[in-house]
Amino acid sequence: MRLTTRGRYAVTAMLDLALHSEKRPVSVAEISERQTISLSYLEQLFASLRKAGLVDSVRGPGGGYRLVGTTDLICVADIIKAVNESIDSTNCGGKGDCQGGSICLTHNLWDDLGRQIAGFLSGISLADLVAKRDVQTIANRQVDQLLTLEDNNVRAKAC
Amino acid sequence: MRLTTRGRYAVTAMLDLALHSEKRPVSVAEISERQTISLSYLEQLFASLRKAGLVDSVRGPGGGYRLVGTTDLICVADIIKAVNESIDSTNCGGKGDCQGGSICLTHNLWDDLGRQIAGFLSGISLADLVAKRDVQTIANRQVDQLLTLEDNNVRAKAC
DNA sequence: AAGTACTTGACTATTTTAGTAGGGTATTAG
DNA sequence: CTAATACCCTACTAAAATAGTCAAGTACTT
Repeated sequence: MRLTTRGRYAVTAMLDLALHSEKRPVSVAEISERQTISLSYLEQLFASLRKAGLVDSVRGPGGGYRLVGTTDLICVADIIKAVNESIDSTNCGGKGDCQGGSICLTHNLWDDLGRQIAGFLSGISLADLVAKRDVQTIANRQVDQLLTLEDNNVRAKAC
Repeated sequence: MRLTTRGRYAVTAMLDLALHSEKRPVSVAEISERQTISLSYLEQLFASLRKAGLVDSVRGPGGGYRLVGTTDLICVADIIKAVNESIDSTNCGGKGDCQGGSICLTHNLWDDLGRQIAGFLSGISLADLVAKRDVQTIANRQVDQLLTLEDNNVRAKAC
């Protein structure tokens, strides 16, 4: 399988959404600040997430993205699949033509590994992550950091 | 984690070694032919495998590589670690400085995933793989293909 | 009406991967 | 002894993937 910052950022962004979208939709700019992820890069990821039907968007002032459905229905595997194509671990993409049209010596091993990972990531929902204490601690820290940052900016402008 | 052909080739080569090193050491050229992997590329992988102490080498005619220890003592995780650095899935390499010195929102998730994969791959030894029926079937096919190939070459030369 | 925020597509620098090339050096069969 | 065999090592390179930028839109709401 292919786990890059692309997939990691997507899960992080979705978790941010789950943590902050109680009342209003969350703008990409907010997520970009809180999670320190490039804004334009996030936009690309959300385009994929929207295509996959995991989020929907509200345009105009006060708009942003919202999760489709409740947090217990969206699992980590879905998010990674949405932006990363597949969790497959074989070289041949599961087709089994790894060695000149036939199966290679280790094909089934990688196939098993893929299933294992998929099973693990399918068993974890956004609700599970939100419920974790460390996630909440980190989320609070991120909000605090942002507030003091804005505070400093206001003071800087006042000078 | 980072699973590329590098790691896959290494496991395939080690399995080939396990299957064919009953009497003599196995040369890289043999493995290259049987598994259709570039010879020079294989040599690089074996340099890493040797450094990790998974194989030792016999030089000169009739030489080649041999496994160090029995097949039940070498697991897939060891082989991948030997050529691929780590099975870690976090972006920060497990250091926990993913977001400006602090931990990022999803760090622990990737950490858990890494442990999961490491556990799975540590539980599979070369002996386990050799014992599988499909592996033996594929190995036989590979030997047959090579024999008919050599046969054709001999005939071609005779013409 | 105007600003906010999403949408789209093209473009680029960097890194990693996979593989090549070409020179060695040690060993041993004959 | 010597020539063939097979390991050993370093540097290089083409291609792909990744991460991110830039710019010009369009839709919507206050």
